[in-house]
Amino acid sequence: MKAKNPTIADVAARAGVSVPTVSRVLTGAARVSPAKRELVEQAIAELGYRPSAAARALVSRRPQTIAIIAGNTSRYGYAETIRGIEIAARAEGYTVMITVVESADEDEVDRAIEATLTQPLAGVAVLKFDPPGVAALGKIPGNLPVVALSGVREPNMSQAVLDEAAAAEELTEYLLSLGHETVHHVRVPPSRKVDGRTTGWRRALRRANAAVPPVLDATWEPRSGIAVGRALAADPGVTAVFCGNDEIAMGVMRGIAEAGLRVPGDISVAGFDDNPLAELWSPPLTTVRQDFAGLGRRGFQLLLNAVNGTDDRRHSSERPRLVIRASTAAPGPRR
Amino acid sequence: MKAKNPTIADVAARAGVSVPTVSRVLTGAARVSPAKRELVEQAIAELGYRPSAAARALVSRRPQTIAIIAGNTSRYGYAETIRGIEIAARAEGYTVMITVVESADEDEVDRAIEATLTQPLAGVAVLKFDPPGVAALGKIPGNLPVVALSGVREPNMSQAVLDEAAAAEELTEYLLSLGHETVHHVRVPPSRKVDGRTTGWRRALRRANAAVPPVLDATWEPRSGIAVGRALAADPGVTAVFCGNDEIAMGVMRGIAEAGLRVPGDISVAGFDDNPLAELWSPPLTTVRQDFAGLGRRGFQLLLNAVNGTDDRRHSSERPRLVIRASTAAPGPRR
DNA sequence: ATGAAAGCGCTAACAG
DNA sequence: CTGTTAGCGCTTTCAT
Repeated sequence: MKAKNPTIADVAARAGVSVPTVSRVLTGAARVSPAKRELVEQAIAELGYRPSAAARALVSRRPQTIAIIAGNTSRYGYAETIRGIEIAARAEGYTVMITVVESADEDEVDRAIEATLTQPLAGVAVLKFDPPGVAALGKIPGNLPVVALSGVREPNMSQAVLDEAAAAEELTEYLLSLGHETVHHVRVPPSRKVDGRTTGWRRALRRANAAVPPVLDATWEPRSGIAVGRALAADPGVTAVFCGNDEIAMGVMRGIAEAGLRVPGDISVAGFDDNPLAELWSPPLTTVRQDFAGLGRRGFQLLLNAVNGTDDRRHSSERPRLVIRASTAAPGPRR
Repeated sequence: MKAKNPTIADVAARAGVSVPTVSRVLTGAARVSPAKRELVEQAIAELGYRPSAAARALVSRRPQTIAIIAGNTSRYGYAETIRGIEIAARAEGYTVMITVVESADEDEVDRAIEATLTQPLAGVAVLKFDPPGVAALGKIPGNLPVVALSGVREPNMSQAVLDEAAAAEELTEYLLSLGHETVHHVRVPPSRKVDGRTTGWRRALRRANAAVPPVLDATWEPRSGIAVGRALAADPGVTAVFCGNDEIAMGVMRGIAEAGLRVPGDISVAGFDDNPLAELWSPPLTTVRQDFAGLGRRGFQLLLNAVNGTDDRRHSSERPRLVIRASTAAPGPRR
């Protein structure tokens, strides 16, 4: 029943060689005569032997596992980023471990980090998209390679970035160029005080000498946008809205529709991320395409650099791209 | 620079006790006098000591890590299921490792499984939603606890199920009860020959003596539904469409709209899953709510049972719930 | 090129 | 209750 896994000693016995010899053919660390190598490989195949990563990590101190710490695993941007990291890691022979930290509550963060760091890890990638991510980042000991992935650059750390501020600025400028006097902004829960999307929006308004309306807040729940959309529709000064992500934009559009107004006829709405459903929405959503999977890949590369010490590039930034569709237009006469 | 992590020996030395005593306070396996316990805890805190999971797993043979094997990590159902497993696992003190197997290609599956099984694992959860999942499941050695999570029940294995066939049947019956003569079906890539959603749909049609139209296929890409929607719109015999998931339903609706027809006026469309955006769509989408996170939780529980041998329930099935919204209605005169 | 010996950090078994 | 003694499965000296 218990069919114990064969060990390296079993392989050595079967092949009639010593344990270190088996280890040598396994790791390729030293040369082994073709004859013995052949014997060993055959024994491995016959036994279905598989080396124990635990024992390896214990002695060699070069673990082949990285951990991803994230506040969420299922929302679009998070899931895609994780996918990007995983693919890049797998290509390099690394295994990926995931730890979710749902709140920034100190106890929870500590518990999660503890459980994770207990593993033999080559490095850690932190999705710094939200407060839990920021909190987790602060708890990681300095002797472990770390990379942060996020929308806002911060110093003192390896970091892969999607320059959200620049993209938000471009989007806001585009809206202004359509003839809107100002642009309202609905924010998703920010990772901390500064939020790239909000920063870029404000920067564009300031530069254009447009009024800066108060920021509206939504949760991560798409439906939280509905009430916001209704409120916006009730304000005749609102002709263009920039939402923190596409899901919220969809909620806002529904709220606007429920209030009897039309998009983009009465109000233009733009999102952020380019969720795969954005192009299917009616009207198709103007948004900013974020290459989250690419962010993940770049992040892993940076982490690998830190792990190997091969390359000391510590930053990788990319600018998301504006995607203009039909949910935005020149302002019409409201109502 | 290298600030080596403290070991249990460092703690023992600092606390002035033996190594096993430290181990005892760590694991709680045996009683330790309050005085020594106190000393040990203090030493642990001062040193910032953290036990090595690798060493633990090596000797205790009770690993605290489970692996999830999945064909994808970012699509809605997958991501939510993974989230459910992760949350349940974390609550029980388990760490989660993720391996993605993108194709059912034998080499790729083997490589992925090898890399995963190399780790000290308490058990494995396989998302059997697609061919890679099915292939991976077949490769896992019999001595490791395994649970499969999926939409179709299969014997000989611990399994958590969402009874998609029953739900699809109910949905199809509902559509028929509205007065549609038959219901067309757009399938997402099936995990193998039998697909619960398709099975349930066919069952309902047969039972009602309705014609069973040929199945249409879409990919996982939401936009692949557009062409299908157009084709459907071109066929005057089509008055109701059941899509394999909500994203495809959204694509199909767009195709129908592009063809100049209306939903549900000309054609009723229903989805599957209850993606958070389904209720925001216009018109809001009739669908079936799948509790993927719950599936993940139940799956983990089953896995835990297998690992501990505490309980030998090996199956857990739940029936998804029909959610009626505005995208379905009685058939009108087409055109 | 290969084997013997040592030891990674930890827990289990056994004395006391 | 607590310390001593043995390994877990592997890689790394160090001889030969």
